[in-house]
Formats: sequence, C-alpha cells, structure tokens
Amino acid sequence: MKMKLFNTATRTKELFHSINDNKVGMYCCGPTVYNYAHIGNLRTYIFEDLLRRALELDGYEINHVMNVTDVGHLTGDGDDGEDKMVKSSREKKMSVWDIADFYTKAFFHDTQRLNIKYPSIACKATDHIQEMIDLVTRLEEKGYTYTAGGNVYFDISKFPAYGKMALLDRQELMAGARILVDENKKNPNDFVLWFTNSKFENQAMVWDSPWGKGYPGWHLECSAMSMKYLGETFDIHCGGIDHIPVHHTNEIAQSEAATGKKWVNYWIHGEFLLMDTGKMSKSKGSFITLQTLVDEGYDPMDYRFFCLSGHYRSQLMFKRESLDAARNARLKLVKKVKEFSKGEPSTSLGTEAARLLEDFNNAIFDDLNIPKALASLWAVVKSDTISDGEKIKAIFEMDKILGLNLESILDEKDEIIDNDLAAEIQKLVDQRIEAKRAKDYAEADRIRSILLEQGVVLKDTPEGTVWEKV
RNA sequence: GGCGCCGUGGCCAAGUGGUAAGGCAGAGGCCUGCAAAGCCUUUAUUCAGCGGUUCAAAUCCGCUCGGCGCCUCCA
Repeated sequence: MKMKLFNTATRTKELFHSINDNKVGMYCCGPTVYNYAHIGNLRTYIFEDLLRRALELDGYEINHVMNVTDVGHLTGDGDDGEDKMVKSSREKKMSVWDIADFYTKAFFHDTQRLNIKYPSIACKATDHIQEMIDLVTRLEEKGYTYTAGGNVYFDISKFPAYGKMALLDRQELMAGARILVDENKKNPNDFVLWFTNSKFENQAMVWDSPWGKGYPGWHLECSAMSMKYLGETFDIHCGGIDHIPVHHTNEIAQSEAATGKKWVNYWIHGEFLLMDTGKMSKSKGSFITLQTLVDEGYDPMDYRFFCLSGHYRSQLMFKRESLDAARNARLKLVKKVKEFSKGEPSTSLGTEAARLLEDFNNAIFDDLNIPKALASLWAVVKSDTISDGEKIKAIFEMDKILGLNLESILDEKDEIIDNDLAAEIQKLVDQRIEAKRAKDYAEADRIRSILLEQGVVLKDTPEGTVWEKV
C-alpha cells in the first residue's frame, strides 16, 4: 500500500489509506447525457481510469461508481435555468428519454474505444429519484432547508463548513460576476434541492414528491447514489477541477449535513484540457469529440497516449501537432512490441528489467506521475541488456496501468488483403527483384512507384523485399 | 477585484535544495543501386527576468514581466 495522492481537501499529497482493508469505494462524476462528450471530458475519464488501474496495481479491489446525469442539470444555477435534457430534447425533437439513451450509449462507446474500464456500477439519476427525495427529507427534518417560490433550497447558513474544500471563505466574488441571482435564495450560494416551480411547459421529467410534482436539483444525485452504493463515508471522489467550487462543494454540504459524518476521505481532481483558444466547453456547443479525431484518421489510442504525456493535475494544451507526436511515439512503441514478441515471453524478469518496472511503479504511486513512468518504459524498450522476452513481460506489466491495449494489438491481424490482390502485388515485387538483379534500376523504380500508387510500400530488408499496405 | 496554478532545449514534458529524465521533431552517420524502414550518434554551462537566503537553488523567499483557469452551466 504505497499510493500517494494529492487530496484537494487538504491540498497536500497524502499516503492513501482505505477504510476497509483492500477495498476502495470510488465515485466519479459521470457524463451529462444531453450531448456528446468532448475530448476534454474524456481526458478526465482517462485520468480516473489511470487512478483506478493504479489502485488495482497497489492491491485494492475497486468499487467504481459513476453516475449518468439524465435530469436536473440546468443551464443556470437558479430557478431560471432550464434542464439541459429538456432543452436538447426540444432542439433535436426527440424525447428526453431517447436523448439520454442515445448519448449514454455514445459516451460508453467512446470510453470503450479509449480502453477505459467500465464502472462497477453506472447509475442513472432518474433511477434514483426516491433516494434523492429521501435525502431531501432527511435534510428537511434536520432543519437545513427552506422553501421559497415553490422550490426547496439548501440553507448554507446552517452549515458552517460550507465551501471549506474549495476555500470559498477566502474568496471574494467579483462584483457583477454572478449574473442573475435567484431571488428566492437567502444567500447566493444556497442551492436547489427540489424544483417544483418549472417555468418551462411540457417539462417531461417530473416526479411526485412531498413538495409537489417536480424534479431534483443537480447536485443531489451524486450524494444520494454514492451513499447508496458506497456507504455514508467512502474513500475517493473524483471529477474535473471545475467541480470544486460549486458541484462538489454543494454535494459535501448536503451529504454531511444529512449524515453528520465526514462524507469523502480523498478528493482527487483532474485538470482541464485546453484549446489554443481557451477551454473547451460542452454547453457552448463547439467542441471536438473523439469521433472527430477518428474521422481525421487518428486512433482513439493516440488520444489516450497524448493524455499520458501530461500530469493529470496540469493543464494540457490540445494541438494537432502534439497529437501527431503522440501518435508517432505510440506507433513506434507498437512496432517495438511486435518485434519483441516474436520469441517466447519470459516468465520472470532479470535485475535490470525488474528495476525499471519498479521505477515505473514508483512513479505511478507518486500521485500518478505517468510522464515520469513513461521514461522507464522507453528505457526498457531501448535497453541492450534486457532480453526481448523480458521486455515483453515488463511492457505488458506497465500497460496494465497505461491501458494502451498493447497485448491485444498483437492479436490484430494485419489488414486482410484478398489473395488475388496479394498475388498480383507479389508478381510485381518479383519482377522488380528480377530487374534489380539485372541492375535495371529504372525498371525497378518504375515498378516501385506503380505499387506506391496502389498504397503498397516496399522495404528491401537484408532478408529480402517485403511490402505492406499503408 | 478575489482565489488558485504555471513559465524548463524547435514542440510536449519530468524534476521542488546537491548540480537538467523521457517523447516528438531536427541534424549527422550506418545500411541501400537510390529509397523506405531500422539502427547509432547528436541538440539546454542552463531552467522568464532581477535581487535575496544557502557551502550548494530550476527547486526556498521577494519583486518584475508573461500566460492560464475559476469566481456563471461546465470534465
């Protein structure tokens, strides 16, 4: 047990201790399924996947819970906001349920392509309305709520520790920064637990509650579902750094007010992916999805490898140039792995390979220092003294964390080309070999360029001429 | 205005007191009829700038300049 993690709650790197032996309860804020996830969102899920894999390497069994937000996420944090699901539904002329279903599938398709492990439990907010109502009831019984304008609000003045993790007490708001404060609120930071006062007609997603027909506030789902599946106090909660000041702050307030207990031991937040133009924002509409990159010819693994190039707590600038660098490096790695795997893999590691693997693991355990760990990976690749069999074993071991799918890439068949075409190509290759033998280089080059036009590249290796499709 | 973060070779990036990992790109070489691929070698007396602390600083402190994020839905 040697995992060290930067805990936002204490702003320090701490040695991780789980509540129950080798079991870890980890809750990760999931997608809002009113649109596609963009590559910035995906960076966070990749980071969480790396965290999960690292904890597994450290010997823990992970209960990984992720929510799917399919209701209650408003365009503004007040009574005036419209539910994003409803908005999307109206714009796309699909039912809210179909919208949710469509984008949930799209989301998990993306995570699967990025080799992100599927959560132990993926839970939808709309399947847990009762749990949310129960939570609001508990808060109401303890006097943490008030009703105004038909909505139930959380009263932060009753919870003195409000904003402690986010250091909100040390901040002063910029005058006018908060556009449109909900007039029903006693304090601008109070937040809605339950809405009944929807001004939007035909609100499709409403449920009966003790406070009237309505729908839950956004923050509620994470508190209700995490406690249902992980208990009232659990180990890790992660998400994007943007969630610190509002979403996570409110989750902490309502959870700890309800139970009177500490809710989460370790808060781990991932930094943002930035574009040259600034951050990528889902609600602004223009963003890059994984499919965009795939359409441009990148492999999803290129993007994963790109994310590995920066530390999860640092902002990462997305540029095609950087993605190209990541692709080149990854392709080189794959090529090496294929080469090393021609022989039998070793069953054990010699001292140098073992040392490099240990260096790798130590970097991982030091708050997920992937960029540093990668140096050990390349050291294995380039080593003169480690046998190919050991290299393979060590690299596959490292890939359990990196998740580049190196083992299954080996199983991939090279592009299938039908036999007739292969025979045709081989015939030309043979002609060229003949021409070369006769030192008729003009003819040899002519044949080579014919093949190149068909996308076939020739390589004259010491073992003879080989060709491959590009 | 407040809070937080950052500034390391052409690009990305690790390193937070002991004298600069790694990747990409580039250059040179080997190989080749020429290529392609591969391999080898090579690229920061220096870490935005200026002061200070210290035997010793990219690493600590102060100031200056530059960049970013948050304070509003947001990974």
